[in-house]
Amino acid sequence: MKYSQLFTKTIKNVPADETARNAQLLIQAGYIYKDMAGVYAFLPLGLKVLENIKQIVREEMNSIGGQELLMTSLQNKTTWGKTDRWNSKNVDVWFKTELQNGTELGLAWSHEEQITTMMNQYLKSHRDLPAYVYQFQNKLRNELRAKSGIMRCREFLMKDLYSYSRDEKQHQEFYDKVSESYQRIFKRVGLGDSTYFTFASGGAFTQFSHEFQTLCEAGEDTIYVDKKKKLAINKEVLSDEVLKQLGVNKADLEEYKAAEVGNIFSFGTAKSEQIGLFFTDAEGSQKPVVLGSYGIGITRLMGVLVEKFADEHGIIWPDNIAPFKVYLASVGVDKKVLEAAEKLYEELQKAGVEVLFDDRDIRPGEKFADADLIGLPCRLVVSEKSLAGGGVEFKKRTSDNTEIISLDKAIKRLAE
RNA sequence: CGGGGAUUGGCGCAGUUGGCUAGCGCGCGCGGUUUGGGACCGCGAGGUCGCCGGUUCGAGUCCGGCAUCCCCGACCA
Repeated sequence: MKYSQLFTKTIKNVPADETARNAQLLIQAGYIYKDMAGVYAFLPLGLKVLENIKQIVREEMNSIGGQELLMTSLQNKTTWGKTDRWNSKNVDVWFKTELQNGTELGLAWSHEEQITTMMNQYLKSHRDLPAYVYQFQNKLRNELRAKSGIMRCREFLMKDLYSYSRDEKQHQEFYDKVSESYQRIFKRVGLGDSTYFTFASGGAFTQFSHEFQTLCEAGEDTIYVDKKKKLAINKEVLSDEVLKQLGVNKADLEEYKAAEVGNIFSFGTAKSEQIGLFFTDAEGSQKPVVLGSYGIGITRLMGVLVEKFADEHGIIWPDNIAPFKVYLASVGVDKKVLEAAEKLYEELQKAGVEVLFDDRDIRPGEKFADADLIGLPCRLVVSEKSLAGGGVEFKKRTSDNTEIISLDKAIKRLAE
């Protein structure tokens, strides 16, 4: 992509009503646009980031047997009535609307009931189980207070996976698999070292649920981390009894602020019974399906990445997440320079490297400032100076060092 | 939902005890000089001052109501 073709541009004056670091940087650099409190549009750069995150999640979900589908945002009232969760006293984040004939509808804040009701049509026999389905879907939640930029929105993108198992044993095996796949995901997006498997409150069916909490000052949760055991306990369930049960010493715990980037839940069979999701087992008797639910907040994850990886100049994307791998800038107006830059741009693309080519006729300082702000992992600069030195200047976003390397070497290095 | 703060061109802000053509910076357009860390000069476009009502000869400025945004708290499978 040539920068001159990109419709967004960076801005110097950030909207004053944004104090969250993630939103400030993302707006300033042209990744997102704020429409209302807690409602953000994702612009070309931002969408590429989301897609990169989604692709990693998708690969991991597929690798454990998940099948992707897409549910709807309009939901019928009846489905939620079965579990008494249409009632706004039980679920206070509903957006509700109605058809022109007066029929009430809900806007999807979750899809548990909807997808489980649908499964009643497909999961009839023990031969149909287990089944694992997931989606990337916008969730609409009437939060009392949106905050922290894209970390707590009224409309946000979530990956939600649902498991349907014959019995507890089959369920637990998958539950553990998801847990492992989540560890891989957070590692791949660059958060492996700061994300902890965390014990949190369970609900009606289990004592605990499990969260994946990333250490982050902008997060809303407080967790207690045992770094040796590589686990954490959410403040909401911390007690002497729980410590004893988990075999954790109070002295080994450190308190941190953290952001919940993922969670996994066991539902048991109660919801199946309410909704009427039964299967026929090998002996011919009716049994309720065992449910599990597994979420990752994709947009929140993006916000956490910005919060964690940024400096005073701008964003610093992890390699796997960046919208482009390379920021290529030409410096000066010399014809040879422009031609060399253009050629390098073409060849990098041929080699399969995603490049943002800053071909604008502006001063170098502005290009460098934008390169830092946008936060791509590598910067290449073609100038009279670099050509005289035998090639192109190479710099990593995370380092202040630059080196001049030949054009061929640059292509080779980046194509790896 | 409780408390606090805010709302003036696209963005950031100033605007005195109410006073006549509402300013500045960034950005934008045109012309020129520049070109390795957000350059400079000149000219120019762009605003019913969040909305509704009131007080007044006169309201961006005072009063009342509403809306929106931000922060703190509460809430948060």
